[in-house]
Order: sequence, then C-alpha cells, then structure tokens
Amino acid sequence: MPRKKEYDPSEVLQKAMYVFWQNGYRSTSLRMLEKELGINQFSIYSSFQNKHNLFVEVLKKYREHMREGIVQILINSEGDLKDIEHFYKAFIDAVQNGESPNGCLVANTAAEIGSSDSQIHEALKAYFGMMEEAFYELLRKSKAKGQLDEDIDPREKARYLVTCTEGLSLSSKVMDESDLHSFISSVLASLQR
Amino acid sequence: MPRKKEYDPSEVLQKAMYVFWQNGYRSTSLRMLEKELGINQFSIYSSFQNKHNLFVEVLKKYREHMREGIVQILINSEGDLKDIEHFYKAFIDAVQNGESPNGCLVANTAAEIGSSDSQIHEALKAYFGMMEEAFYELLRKSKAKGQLDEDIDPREKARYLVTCTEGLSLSSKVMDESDLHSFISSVLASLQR
DNA sequence: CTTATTTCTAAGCAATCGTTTAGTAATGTC
DNA sequence: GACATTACTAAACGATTGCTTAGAAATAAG
Repeated sequence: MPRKKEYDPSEVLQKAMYVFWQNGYRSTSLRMLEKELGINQFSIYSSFQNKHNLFVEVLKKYREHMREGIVQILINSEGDLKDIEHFYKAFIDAVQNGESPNGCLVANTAAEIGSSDSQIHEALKAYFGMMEEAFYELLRKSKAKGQLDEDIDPREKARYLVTCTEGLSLSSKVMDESDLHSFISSVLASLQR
Repeated sequence: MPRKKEYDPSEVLQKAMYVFWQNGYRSTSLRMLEKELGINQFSIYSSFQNKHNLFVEVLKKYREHMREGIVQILINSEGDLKDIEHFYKAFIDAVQNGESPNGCLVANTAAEIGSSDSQIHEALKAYFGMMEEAFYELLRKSKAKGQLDEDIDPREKARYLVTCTEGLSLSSKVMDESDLHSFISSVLASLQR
C-alpha cells in the first residue's frame, strides 16, 4: 500500500554524522542537513523525530564508525604497546588528511553539551566505555606478555589513555603536528618506564 | 562635554566571560548578555564593537583570570612536582564546586571554533603558551633541584602537561571524580619515573 | 480503477538571531 | 542657559532557527 522511501535512512544517518561532526550540534541547522543529506526536512522528521534525536543517533553511529575504523588497530593488537602509538598516529593522520575533519566528535560534543543533556551524556559515556575497553584489552594482553610492568593497573591506564586521546583531539586544533607527535611520545614513555 | 558611562567596561567584560564560559560562543545570545551584564545591547556594541570582538576580549580576560587564579600554584612553585598535582586537583575542585562552571573555556572554544577563526585561534594559542610557560618554569626548577630526571626535556613535558590539562577538562564532563584523580596520578607518575 | 496508506514538495509558523536606528537623557563648555 | 557630545532606552531590521502543515504524488491491495 504505502509509498516507498526514496532514500536509505542508514546512508542519511552517515551523512548527518559528518555534518554534525564538522559544525557541532547547535551550529548545525536543519537547512544545512536538508541540503547535505539531499532530503526534505519533512523526511528528516519522519525518519528521526527531531534534531535532538537525530544527533543522539549520530553519536551512536560515530561510536560504530570509530570502532570499525582506526580503533581496530587497538582491537586487533596482540598486546604490543607500539600499537597504541600506531593508533594515536592514525588519529592525527585522519585529522590532518581531512578524514576526521574536525577532531573527535565526542570530544567536541563533551565540550559543547557536557552532562547537561542526559541522552547525549549517556552516548558520550558509551563512547568513552568503548575506548576504555579497547585500550584495556590491549594493556591486559601486554601485561600477560610481560611487556607491561607488573605494578601497572591496566584499567587505570586504559582510562588514562582515553583522556589522553580527547586531549589530543583538542590540541590538534591549536598545536602543530610536531607537538602532537611529541605528546604521543610522552604518553608512550609513561607506559614503558 | 560627554555623558558618563553608567557601567564599568572591565566589570562587564568579567560578567561576559562567565556567560560565554557557561554557554559557549555561538549559544550565547546578545539577549542573554544584555540580561546578565545589566546593560543595553547598544552599550555592548558601543563598548565592544560586536559579539565576535567581545568574545576575543573575553578570551584574553580568561587568560588573565587563570594566570592570576589557580595557575599561581604553578608560577609560585619552587620546582616541587607535587605542585603540579595541587594544580590539577585545584582545577577539578573548581569544576566541582561551581567556580569553573563548565570546565576550561579555552578547551570548550578549541572544540567549538578550533582554527576556523584566526583571531580566536590566536587567543587560544596565547592561552596554551601561557600554560606551557607556567609548566615549563616549574619543570626547569625541578630539574635544577634534581627532582626531575636528567633525560627529561622540560619543554616537551610542559607541552605534554598542557594537553593533559585540556584532556582533564573534557573528561571532567564525562568521567566521575575518582577517575579524574586517577588520571592525575598517572600523569604525575609519568614525571617521576 | 478505486481506495487506503505513506512520502514527497514547498510554503509557512512563531521565536530568536546579530545588529542598527531613532529619539531622549545626561553631561561639560562656552 | 544654549550647545555640542556622548550614552541611554526601546523598537525594529531582515535573516535564520526548529518544526509543522496542506496538498500533490506514488504505491500496492481490493
């Protein structure tokens, strides 16, 4: 009976992710989305309810995007600490070559919205949790191999590395590339004492 | 000849700083400023030209605010690495007790604006430079005292600590307090190997 | 072909945005 | 006290915001 959608909501969500990523939540207008997604405002509302809900969906999509992207470097690692360096360098590279056009979407959203919106806050925590697990598993394997000192707590260090990642995202907007690489060296050195 | 201003532009600037700090650049409207500053929109424009210029002035004010505030812990230090811990804890405390209501204004602005606006970008770099110098002088003294390892480059570590500060600001919006303190421990440990 | 259902286009809603302007009030000099 | 100069109030500017709606177009079952 019904008429078929002329667009794929999943594709549209991906495009929306990049628009929000580039401009931030509040500065992204429905007119911009309408234009970039190639669909009418009505269709956005019928598929995603409203701007806020669309953004929450975008944050979930971003988590998957990262998990299936450069975070694979951590997930596929067998516990070599060098892989943490590879991950950070891949992050900087993605920022520089335009793949991650505006740093980390979660870092930007944490700065913009923080904990004032519970749904968004939950999405941010979920992303942090995903990153923490990726780092934790790597550190755990590394410790099992004996590459990581016995007195180091992988859980604590995993959280430390998450915060360092967000710091790196911020600094990538202010410092030059050499400073960012030097930051990575410092972080790595703090694991290999 | 002229009529006198009924407000102190410096006081007004300080109030504006808190409004932008709380809400971010784009989400702060002139109606909000009008209300919080207690002066008319016309007066804002006659004293500060426009919203953008007011914000640039606010960023300069914020740098002074921080330098004369908790950054004094670093500046007054005689090279004890414990003072870095004191500084970070004071930062978290200020976030928690509402003194720094919304983390670090510079971190938030870096996430929101980044390098897309040259005047704002310059103000961010100036803030980073101020923080770097504060950390650098502390580390230099610490090295002179022999508290810091010989093979550590104070300049590199100072930049490392700046990025950690910004990361801490971001994480303070997502993680709980115990995680933040554990982050501080990890950062401190990375200096005292 | 008719009909029920859904999606589309495109216009429009009130509210708010940054900024400006017209007119009035206050000040100090002559 | 007249006059030039500045700061005030308050209204208004066009543009843009998130969101809604009226009506036409498309689909598939009967």
